[in-house]
Amino acid sequence: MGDKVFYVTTPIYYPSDKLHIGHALTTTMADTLARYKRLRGYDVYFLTGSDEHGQKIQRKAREANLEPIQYVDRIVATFQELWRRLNISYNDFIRTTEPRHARVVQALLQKIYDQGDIYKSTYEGWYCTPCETFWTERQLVDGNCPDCGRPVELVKEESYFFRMSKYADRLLQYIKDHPDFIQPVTRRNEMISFIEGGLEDLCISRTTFDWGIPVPMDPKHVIYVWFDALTNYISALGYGTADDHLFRKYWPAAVHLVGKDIVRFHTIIWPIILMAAGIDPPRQVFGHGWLLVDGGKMSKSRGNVVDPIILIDRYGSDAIRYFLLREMPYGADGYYSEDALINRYNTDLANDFGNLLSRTTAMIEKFNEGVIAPPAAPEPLDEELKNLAAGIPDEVDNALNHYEFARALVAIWRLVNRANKYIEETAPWALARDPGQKPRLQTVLYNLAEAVRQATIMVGPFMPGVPDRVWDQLGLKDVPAARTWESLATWGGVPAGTRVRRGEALFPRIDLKEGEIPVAEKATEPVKAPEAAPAGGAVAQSGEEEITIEEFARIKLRVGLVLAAEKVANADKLLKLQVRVGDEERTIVAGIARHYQPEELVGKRVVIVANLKPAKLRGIVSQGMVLAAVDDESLSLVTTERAIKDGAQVR
RNA sequence: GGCGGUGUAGCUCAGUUGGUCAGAGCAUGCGGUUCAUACCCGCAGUGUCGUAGGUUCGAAUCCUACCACCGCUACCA
Repeated sequence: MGDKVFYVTTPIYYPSDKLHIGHALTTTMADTLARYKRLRGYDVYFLTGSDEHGQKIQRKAREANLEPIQYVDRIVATFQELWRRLNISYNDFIRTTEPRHARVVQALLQKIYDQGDIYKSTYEGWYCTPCETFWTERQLVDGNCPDCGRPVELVKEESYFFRMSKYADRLLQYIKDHPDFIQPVTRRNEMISFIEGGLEDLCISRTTFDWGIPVPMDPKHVIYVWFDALTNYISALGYGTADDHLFRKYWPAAVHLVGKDIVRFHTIIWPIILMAAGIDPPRQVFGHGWLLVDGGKMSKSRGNVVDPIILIDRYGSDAIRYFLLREMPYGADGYYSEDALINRYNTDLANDFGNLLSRTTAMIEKFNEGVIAPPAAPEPLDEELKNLAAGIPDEVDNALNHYEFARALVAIWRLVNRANKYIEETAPWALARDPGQKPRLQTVLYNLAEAVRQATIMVGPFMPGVPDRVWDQLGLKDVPAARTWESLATWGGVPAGTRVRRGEALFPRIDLKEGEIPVAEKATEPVKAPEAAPAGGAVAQSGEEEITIEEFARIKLRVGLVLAAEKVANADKLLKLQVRVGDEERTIVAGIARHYQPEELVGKRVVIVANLKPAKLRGIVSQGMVLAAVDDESLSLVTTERAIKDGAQVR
């Protein structure tokens, strides 16, 4: 294991719109890790990028009257601008439209195809173009995309499939053998149970659009999203090319940082692609929670998108980074609000940290002509401060190695707060009145400068704009030895005789004046419930919503005669029925196997919903639904009280 | 339906193997201080630790049931 290399990635973002603060979260986490590891002497490679193919981009470009590449060029430029503003220190920015990426994707696919793990078949599914996602019948909400609520299209086409199922057992074993592979553990457990439920082969090509990388052996197909996108993590390293030194040096990745919504793709699809290609999987995948706004996930359709550029303009990138990293609980969702941001800013950054620097430099200037004098023999209070400081670096290290950014910051702030308290306890202004206390005064001032120095070093990876401003004021700009992580090991990194120069406030307090509460791009229209609230949303006495007779009439109920019934293979609860409804015969799948034997059903008249949209259950298309009364433990089919011809309406 | 998680002060959350575990930060109130960015320091609270049982000498911490919310997932048509 190359212990001193560290390869960290963010997902590659989709350039159909501007990025929001949620994207900034992942990238800021990755940047903080990258900076931290560099500080610790690691050879770090930090990759981010953009995932630029797909039907949605193609459409958006057409709407904008642009070629797709022109369209994404523009948006990707805004990505890069955001990362510049956020001080993101990536080593490379991969774009899936680059030839260097396409080559690798095609070669990888060809290789897997040649060994027989990719085959041609047909795909059918409901597709939401804006979300670039396929849904099963069941997942749809009122026939619309469950994510964005927009209509979906039924897509059926010839496609290439990746034989993922073949590798399910191996992957499961790998996950079980590597408990740290998926973090946090709750995601790991979810993935295990997902795999144990059986993996289906993955559709990896499309013919309905052409904005993508062509399938090498069948160019009328274009490689579909995940195979294309995930491969960025190795295409950026030149995998399989003449110059693959980066790949050999940095792969496997130390960690892929992702949002919890795409953990599955990174821990199932991606490792299997790699397995099939004979490449090691990444060492770790960490899925962080979402930054929720107004209690919900941020999304354009909800109208609660927060634009990070506006926030950076207003508060500075360090403050935004601090908020993101401090406010997210480990592995869980965090909440964004501008109030919370300002509160965090004022209390932690302005009052605690910024003010500590300010009072420290002010006192050194006022009480000691701006010079940091060497300390005299320490007193118990000094030892207390030192001892506390001595334990912080390890805590920070440990927290960061587990992606516990908030915990790391809390640890650093213990030092900041202890230093503020130290000032009260030692009361330098009192010492200054007594010339005989000069050595003591100088010692106290020295210790303060040292505490600020140490905190600043540790804070650097989180807020990269801070150290230089502090070094400037503390007079350590030209003392590199006083700025290393290693220097934290000993108390006394500030050279005696250093001259401070008090400057502007690091984080000026934000005073909220009445009516001046700034709000980032907010929901202009409330999140509307798109259901056509019938009849004013009247509610019947039973507490159930009332509908009109016209609405009820839309449901066609008919009598059906059961001709045959059999159990569905691999299903405990399902029976497959052949039902005659007038002059047509239908196949209906019913979840009644626990309550009825197939034989006893034949000849029964049942009531079915005749105009229900067909759905596929366990591979069988069910053309309708059999009505049954149910309570907690029993189930009874609804039948007709007298014999009546099948096909008869029920109303 | 299955599996998993969460439910602790007004808010956001810590609480290892059951016995100073009833806590932190923010917000609130009072006091102190003046070097500092109306800051900082100290003190003070308020809590049926979701509900109801159980195990135990003793449970926020273990067990059972239930309620609420959340995540993943499915054979509920």
